[in-house]
Amino acid sequence: MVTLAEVAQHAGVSASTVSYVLSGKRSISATTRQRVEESIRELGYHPNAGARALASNRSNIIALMIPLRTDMYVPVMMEIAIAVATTARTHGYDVLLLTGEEGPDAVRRVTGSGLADAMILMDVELEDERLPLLRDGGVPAGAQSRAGDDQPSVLIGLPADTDGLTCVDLDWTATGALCVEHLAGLGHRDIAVIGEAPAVYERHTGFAERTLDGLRSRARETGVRLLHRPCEGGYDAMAVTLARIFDERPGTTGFVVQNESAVEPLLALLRQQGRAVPEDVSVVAICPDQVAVQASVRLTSVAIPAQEMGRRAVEHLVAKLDGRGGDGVVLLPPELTERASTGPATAAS
Amino acid sequence: MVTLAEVAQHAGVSASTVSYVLSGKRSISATTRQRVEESIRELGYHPNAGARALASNRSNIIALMIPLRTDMYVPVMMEIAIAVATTARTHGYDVLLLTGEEGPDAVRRVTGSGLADAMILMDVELEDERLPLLRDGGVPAGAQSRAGDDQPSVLIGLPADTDGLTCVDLDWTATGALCVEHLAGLGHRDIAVIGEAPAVYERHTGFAERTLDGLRSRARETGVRLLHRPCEGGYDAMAVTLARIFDERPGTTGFVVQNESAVEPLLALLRQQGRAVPEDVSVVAICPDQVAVQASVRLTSVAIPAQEMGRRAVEHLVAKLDGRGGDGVVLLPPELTERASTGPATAAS
DNA sequence: AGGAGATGTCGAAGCGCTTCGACAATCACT
DNA sequence: AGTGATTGTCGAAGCGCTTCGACATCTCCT
Repeated sequence: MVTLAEVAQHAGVSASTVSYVLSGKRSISATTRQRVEESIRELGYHPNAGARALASNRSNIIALMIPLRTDMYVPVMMEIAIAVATTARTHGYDVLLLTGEEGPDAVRRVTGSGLADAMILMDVELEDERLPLLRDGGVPAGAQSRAGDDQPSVLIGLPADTDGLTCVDLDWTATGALCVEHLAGLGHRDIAVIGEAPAVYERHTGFAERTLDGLRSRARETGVRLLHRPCEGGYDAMAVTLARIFDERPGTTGFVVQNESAVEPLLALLRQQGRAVPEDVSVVAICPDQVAVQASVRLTSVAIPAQEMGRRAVEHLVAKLDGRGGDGVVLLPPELTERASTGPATAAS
Repeated sequence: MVTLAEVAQHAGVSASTVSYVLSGKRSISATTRQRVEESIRELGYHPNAGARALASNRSNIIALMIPLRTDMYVPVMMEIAIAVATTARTHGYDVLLLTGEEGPDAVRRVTGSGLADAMILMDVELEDERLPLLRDGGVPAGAQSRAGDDQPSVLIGLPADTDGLTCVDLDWTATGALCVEHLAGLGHRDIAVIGEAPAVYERHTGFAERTLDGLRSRARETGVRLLHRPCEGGYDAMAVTLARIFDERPGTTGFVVQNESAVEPLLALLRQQGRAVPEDVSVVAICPDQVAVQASVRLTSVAIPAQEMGRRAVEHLVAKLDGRGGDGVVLLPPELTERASTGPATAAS
């Protein structure tokens, strides 16, 4: 193990000088800097993370809390996680992976031990039990908040009360509205929504409920009839749901699908029933572009910008850690890409 | 920030006593222990991770290196990652998430800085460039390996040369063999393999090549004809591949699918062509059970035991860190579950 | 030419913890 | 009663780094 002191000796300078070369916090003459850098390279020196964390009170680690459950769409989570990790690295941070399992205790543990400098939470519920620990930088109300002594956090997702929090999320309400708008614009009057699994709604996950709000309010505005049915993923569940939908609203010509694992089953079933997409029935999906493109019909879709969300979350967090920028909510505007699964409502349908 | 010293003062003991209560490395009288524990609770003390790492030369962090690319089946990665994280926690470790992006440098950085005590690598290639840094606990050949001073690692995946390495993987060769065996046993003489995307083979990812080996050698043994075609996921690619297969081998009645994103497209296409599953054509998939169950036909499949792999990897690593157990290769035996997608080959087909 | 201000370097303190050796106090035997 | 082992606690050193104030040098202005 090579230490700072050894580098200093090798370069013929003091330890503090080496430290300043590394951190750049004081000016160092070009010649000295070169000599030190040379020694670092020659000896293969790597600063000890623990010592650094102890002395500087900064670990350069961001904690990322991901949900344990797998009823959410996994590829999106993964994409966010990877975006977080790579973006963090570009800012000199590493990422600690926490699962939701420990719940609020994980927040306390990480905060208390100084293991991480900051936190990103995914899959936030509307009334999340972790939130009280995070508001206003994690400093309990009434405590003196010395600068740099708090634990900034960013949520990916939007709780009911965003006071004192920083959040990044897709604007799900607008997403819902956009889907209805698109179908309504094509003349569809009867739209069915294939929602997430019932468990997702029961948990009061913000995105699911907000999407529904958006769908409904725009449906009201455009005079469209909306039928919302939660649906577990998979073929069998989709078959049951679809049958019910056509029972209740035989005239349904538009579909909005939020549960990605229902997309392909839906298309297969429609085909099987002799309903052509998009001639007889139009389908809009809310899913990553990759899914939309790979499906058996190229899907008109609103993309879930997973990478963007991860990236933005980290950038906000880093800004906070650097003392720039405070709380606030970032809602990414949805974008609808028209592909081959939607078309004008026909009289025949 | 509550420190050890404050706890000691509050409990009326010395700092070292508190430390020993925490670590259990020396015996402490019951009364003292209680008093200390009481103080810890009362003050809400959390040991500082940096200080601990510095003093003990142990960070209690395991680094997990996941691939950046998304051409591998993502849910499997995610499941492994989550299993690693939760298992690690039960052993008192946290998990640091590294992406493949930095490559071998990440290994050096983490090893050199003492950020992590150990490492788990996923998506290992047959001749992975990170391997030289890991052999024999990460200690360069010739160096004196003091106990506890090295960086144990476990690979999830199997490189060509496993000397001085610890590996956990599904036995892909046996998996391939098992698939052919099952189909051959049902009387199928012409089997097509829908492989991973070409890029996966080009990268010399062990699992893809080994599966193929297993498939081929068992095909030879059972006198079955095998046609292997790599396939990007998605509907269009699958359509092209399938057409080619039936062109070249019109008598094909058995399919083995390794690329999960080709499963549903394959089923849809077969249906479309009027080939019934399992009456006309049998399909065996290599995929997580969840996928097999949710598909439009309940698939006979060999499961990918993602959780098991993650768990085993951590357990091996912890054993190494505790000085128990050394290197070695763990190959999990594949298990085939018969569902509704395979049946006897009929004369008609 | 002389002093004010930059500029570059150093020594030392200290971050919060672990761990080693020392030392009382207690206990179990002759 | 005296010895040796055992048990429980403490003080101090030190892990490798950052950072503050001090100091020596150099630069530039009047």
